[in-house]
Amino acid sequence: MNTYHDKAKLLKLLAHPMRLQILDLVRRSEECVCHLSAVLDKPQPYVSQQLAILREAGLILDRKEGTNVFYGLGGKDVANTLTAVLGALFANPRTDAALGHERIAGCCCPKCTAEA
Amino acid sequence: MNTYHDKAKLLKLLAHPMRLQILDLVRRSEECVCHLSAVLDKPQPYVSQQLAILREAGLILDRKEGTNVFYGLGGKDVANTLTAVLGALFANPRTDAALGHERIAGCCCPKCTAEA
DNA sequence: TGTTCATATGCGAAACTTTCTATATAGTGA
DNA sequence: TCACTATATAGAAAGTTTCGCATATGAACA
Repeated sequence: MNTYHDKAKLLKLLAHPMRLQILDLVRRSEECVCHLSAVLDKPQPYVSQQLAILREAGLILDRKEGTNVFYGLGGKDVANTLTAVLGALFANPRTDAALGHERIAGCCCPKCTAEA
Repeated sequence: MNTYHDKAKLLKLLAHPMRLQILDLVRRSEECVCHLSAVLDKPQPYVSQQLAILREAGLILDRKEGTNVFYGLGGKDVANTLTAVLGALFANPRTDAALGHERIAGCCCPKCTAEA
């Protein structure tokens, strides 16, 4: 359904700085929990909790790989919604944040510790 | 500034069924408080409160005309943001709600009582 | 000036959200 | 099997939002 109620519900999920940044990160490239925790500078349980909220709403998907769990966008429609919302919000295209995974010093996640 | 924090703040204003519907109504045509109260089927003080929230954020503008106050969108950028957000949300173009002012039986606002 | 009508404001209780800390689970390798 | 690491969940305190009701303001007009 396309009621205002449903749409407000979806917007509510996006109306949170950390969740917004998480979505903006995972739409660039799949990231594991410990990497997001390092980038956002927030305790891991906190990040897992926000991820659970987004996951239960279908906005992101989890993929287990060994002990790591990588999160990526939930689908094309989610990507489109995000483009519309973030695009409309970040009016000036952001040149500061490179597209794709950014290595974080001190992050022990597979992508950050992989050899160049 | 274009921080996630600021953007979440804006999204929070939109993440509310009544506010969303109010914005969708006033972007079609300027409406007075009593009309919105009738359309939304909510008490006038409640509607005024939501309007105050949107007004203080600059999303809508008020224009006094006698004892009535008409509300309209705050500007081009607000209209664009709304188009992006509502457009992205209401994927199927809504043919049910006509563009422009809709007369409400029992509403005593100038637009509803005007002669055809 | 007093009344009426349209709108705004103030305040408070309930419901919800945020975010912390502690703890649980589950995969991996010794 | 045990310990270790990555992630998930639970529960609770603090903060915020929602929405109802009572009341205030302010324009218009008799």
